[in-house]
Amino acid sequence: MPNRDRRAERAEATRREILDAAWALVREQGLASLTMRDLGARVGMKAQSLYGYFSSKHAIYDAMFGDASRELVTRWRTAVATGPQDSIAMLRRRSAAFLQFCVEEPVRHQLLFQRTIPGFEPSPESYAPAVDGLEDLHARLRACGVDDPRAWDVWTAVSAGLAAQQNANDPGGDRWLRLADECIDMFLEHYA
Amino acid sequence: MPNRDRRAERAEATRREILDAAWALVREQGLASLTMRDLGARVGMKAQSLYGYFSSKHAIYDAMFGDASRELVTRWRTAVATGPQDSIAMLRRRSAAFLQFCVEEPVRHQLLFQRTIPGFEPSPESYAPAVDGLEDLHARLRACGVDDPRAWDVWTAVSAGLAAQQNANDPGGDRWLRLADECIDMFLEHYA
DNA sequence: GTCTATACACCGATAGAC
DNA sequence: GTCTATCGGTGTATAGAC
Repeated sequence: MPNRDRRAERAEATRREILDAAWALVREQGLASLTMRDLGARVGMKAQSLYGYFSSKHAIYDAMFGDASRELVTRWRTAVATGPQDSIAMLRRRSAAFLQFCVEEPVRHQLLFQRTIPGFEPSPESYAPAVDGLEDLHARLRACGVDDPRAWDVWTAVSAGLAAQQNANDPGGDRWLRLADECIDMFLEHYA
Repeated sequence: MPNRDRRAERAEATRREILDAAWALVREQGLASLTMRDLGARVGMKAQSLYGYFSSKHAIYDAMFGDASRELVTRWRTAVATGPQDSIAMLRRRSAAFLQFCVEEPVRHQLLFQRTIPGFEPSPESYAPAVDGLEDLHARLRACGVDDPRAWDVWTAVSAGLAAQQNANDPGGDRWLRLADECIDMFLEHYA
C-alpha cells in the first residue's frame, strides 16, 4: 500500500476545480441559476459525472458555504491582528472586514446569510466556522465594555442591515458601507 | 354595449383567486417552490390556463409584489394614524408595524426585500408604493428632528437588519423584534 | 373565449455500459 | 471515472375542441 493515495489526491483536486468553476458561474449568473449542465460543461464533463464528486447539487452549495465561511473567519482574524491592538479599533476593523466580505461578492453574502435556495441548509461542518466567529464577536464586544447579550444581537442586526441595504439598493457603491463607523459610534455610545 | 363589463369583472375575480392561491402555496412551500402546475391544480385549472390571466410566472410574482407593498403601505398608514399623534410615538408604531409585517409572513419579506428569484424584478407600478413609503419615512424622521439623509439610511439599515435577523435566526420568535424600541432609543440619541 | 391536449427545451438525478 | 440512456419534473408555447 503506497504511503500517498494518489487517487484520493486527484479526486480532491477535481473537487476543488469543480467548486472554483461553480463560484465563477454563480458570480456571473447568480446563485440560483447554477445548473449541473453548465457546471459540467465548465469543467469539461457531462453533468452526470459531477455526481462522482458531489452527491447532489445541494452538496455543492454546502461545500461553497464552507468555502465562504472559512474565508470570512480568515479575514476576521487578519483584520483583528493587523493594526493597533486597541479593543475598539479591532472591533472597527473586524466590522469593516465583514462588510467588505459581504459587498465585494454579493453571492457570498446571499449564500451565507440569506436562506434563499429552496431546501438547502448548510451542514454542521460547513456552519461551524460561523459559530466560532459569533463567539469571537461576543468576546470582542465584551472587551469593549458591552456585556449585554441583547446588545450583541443589536450589533449583528446593524451589521446585517448595512450589508443587506448596500447589496440590495446600491450594489457596487458605498452608500451604506461608509455609514459603518458612525453606526459603531452610535452603538458604543448607547451600550458601552 | 352594456355599462358593466361582466366578462372583465369575472376575469379580475379569477386573477384575484389565482393570486390568493399563490400566496397560500408560497406560505406552505416557500417562495421559489411555486410552480404553475401546483398553482393551476389549486384553483382547478391546468397550468396552461393560467396564462390566460397572467402572461408568465414572473407576472404572478409581480402582482404578488404589488399586493405586498400595498399592504405594507396600508399598515404604515393605520399604525401612524392609530394612537397618540406624537412624532416619536408615531415613528415607533410605524417601525413596529414594519417589523410585524416582515415577520408574520416571511415570504412577504423575502419577496419585497431580498431579490432572490432569478430574473425577477418588480415593475415600476408594483414598486411605486414602496417608494412613497420611503418618502413618508424621511418626512417622519424629519419631524423627529432627524434631518441628515445619512441618518435616514442608517434607519433603513437597522430596520432591515432587525427583520432579517429575526427571520433568519429566530423565525416565529421575538429575539430581535423586542430590541426594536431600544434600537430607536439608540438611534434618536445619536441623530435627533 | 376559455379550456384541454400536446409539445418543447430545460432541470436534477439515477442506472448501467465500458 | 466518464459516458449514454432515461426518468419525472419544470416553465412556456401553440393548436384545436367546445
